[in-house]
Amino acid sequence: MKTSQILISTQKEAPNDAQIISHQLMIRAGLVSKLASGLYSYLPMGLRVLQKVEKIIREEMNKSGAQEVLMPVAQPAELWQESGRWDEYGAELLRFSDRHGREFCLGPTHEEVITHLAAQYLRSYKQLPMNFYQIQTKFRDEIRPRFGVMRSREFIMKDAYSFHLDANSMQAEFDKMHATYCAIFTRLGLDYRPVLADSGSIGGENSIEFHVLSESGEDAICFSDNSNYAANIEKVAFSKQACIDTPSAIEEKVPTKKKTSIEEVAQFLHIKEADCVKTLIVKTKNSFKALALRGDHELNEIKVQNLFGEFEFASDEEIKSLNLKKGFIGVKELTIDLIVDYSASVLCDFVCGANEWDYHLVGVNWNGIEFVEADLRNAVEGDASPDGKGKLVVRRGIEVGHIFQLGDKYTKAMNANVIGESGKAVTTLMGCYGIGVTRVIAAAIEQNYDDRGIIFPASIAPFQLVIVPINYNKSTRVKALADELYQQCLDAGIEVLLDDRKERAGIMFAESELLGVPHRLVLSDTHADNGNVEYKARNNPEKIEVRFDDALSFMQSKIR
RNA sequence: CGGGGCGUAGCGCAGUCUGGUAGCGCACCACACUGGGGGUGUGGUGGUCACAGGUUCAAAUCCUGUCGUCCCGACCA
Repeated sequence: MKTSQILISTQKEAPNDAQIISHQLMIRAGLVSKLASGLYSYLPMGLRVLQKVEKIIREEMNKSGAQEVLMPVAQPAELWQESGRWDEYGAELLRFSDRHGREFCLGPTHEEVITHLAAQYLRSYKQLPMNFYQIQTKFRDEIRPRFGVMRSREFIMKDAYSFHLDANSMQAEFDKMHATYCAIFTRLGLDYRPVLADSGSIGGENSIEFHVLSESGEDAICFSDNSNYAANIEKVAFSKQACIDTPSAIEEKVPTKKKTSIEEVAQFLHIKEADCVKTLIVKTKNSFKALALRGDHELNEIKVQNLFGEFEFASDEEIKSLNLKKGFIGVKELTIDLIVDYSASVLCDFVCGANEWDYHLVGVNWNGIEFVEADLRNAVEGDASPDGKGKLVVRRGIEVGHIFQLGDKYTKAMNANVIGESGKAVTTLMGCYGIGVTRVIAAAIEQNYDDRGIIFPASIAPFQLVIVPINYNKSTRVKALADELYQQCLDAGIEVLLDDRKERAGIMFAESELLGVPHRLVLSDTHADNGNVEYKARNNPEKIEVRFDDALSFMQSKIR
């Protein structure tokens, strides 16, 4: 293609609302255009990238034996009522009525529709297992869309759903999808990790997320430095530890005027935050609970939720009504249940609030205090790996894929049965497997850029090669060479972009680099004289001269 | 939904405090020069100052309300 035939709309400055690199670069390179909060148009250059990602996913899914289908975006409320999610899903589900007053929603996911299809068309165990997938637009009315296409309201997802007669078959497909996802993300050129995950509200036991490693990721993920263990931070489970130290101090009340945070108290008393215990008050469905953590640890809200169900932090007024002094709450003489994190319950001679304004207790020990122990905290760098091998390293990740074993959650509710070998109806089991297609693009950019712009992995770049002729419109010799080379590349099936505009060299260089085209050939009058062309790779500052006659085979060797 | 910020040309911003002709840079158009790293010059195009009320002789500027948008927290591919 020639640049004069495709919309190229680059900007030097990114809009103010683009906060992260991928968003800024996607706007600056003219890949996407914002229509409204969380809604983006894909411009021609961006669509090329999107279609390349889709192609790779489609090829690997097909290779795995999955079958492509396409389901509607608009879905009738009855299906969601049948599964129970019409009431459960909340405001993220965009609902609307048609002209007859019938209720619908825009599909945020498609378990209901596919299960309905399975109930209709899967009749016999002999048909199983089967895996259906689609690449399609989803709509989730996110509370806070952000980061461009990373968290948008309308986005494209590859979602797959498999149906099975038994758990072994479901597990086998899960493993197959695991391998397929690895193949996909490898082909996409991403540095990714599969990690253990909490399956959240979707349900099921076994769940693995695929994360692209990036500082801008919204999730924290933990790895062992000495084994294959990897998990989302919210999933890292700790068990009860053995006590190492023995109590030796005598408890004492010390004045800590206005030192309300752990950091201030630790500094003031010249002790480590890890030698303090902080006490948080939460409100569960029908009672208040005090949660005690080591000073340097953070509460894991998912773990709390798994213990007590929905909860929220107590308000200042509620804390006051419990006769507690915010900033100076301790673990002694509490009138509500006390739950102590495993790593706090093994502390000796620690510091905590005195339940009295401007006082803390030092040299506190647990004997005589009534409490239960639980796993309440997030992992931190340096924790022992739960598999017993090595220590945990914490990194940021962008979730680009997630695979689940749903079991019979939907198939039971929606009566997706087959006739089994025995002649009786059997509820099928279900797996589900998602990839955020549009998010993959943003993630790829987060991982591959420099101060000049995007450095696309070759597999998803909008073009493989750009030919930059200098003085194309003035030098007939340059034009002839450039046109010849361009035609050779086209004939050889290379996705080549010829910059035929009447622009200065600097602009052509800057734009192709911003766009992240992996390979570049430059032609000038000098080259017309010496029979060479100049080659440069986007990810390497080195420029090399190649014989014009060898240019095509040289490029073929680079691109294959 | 709670807390905070911002809405002036396609993008980045000044002007708002202290009311008095709507401005700058980039981009875009024309011409000339230039021609291997977003070049230079001259001349242009483009704005109901988010919207609606109010105060005033006069409102981008002051007041009230609404909407949009972004950031920080709880959900997710």
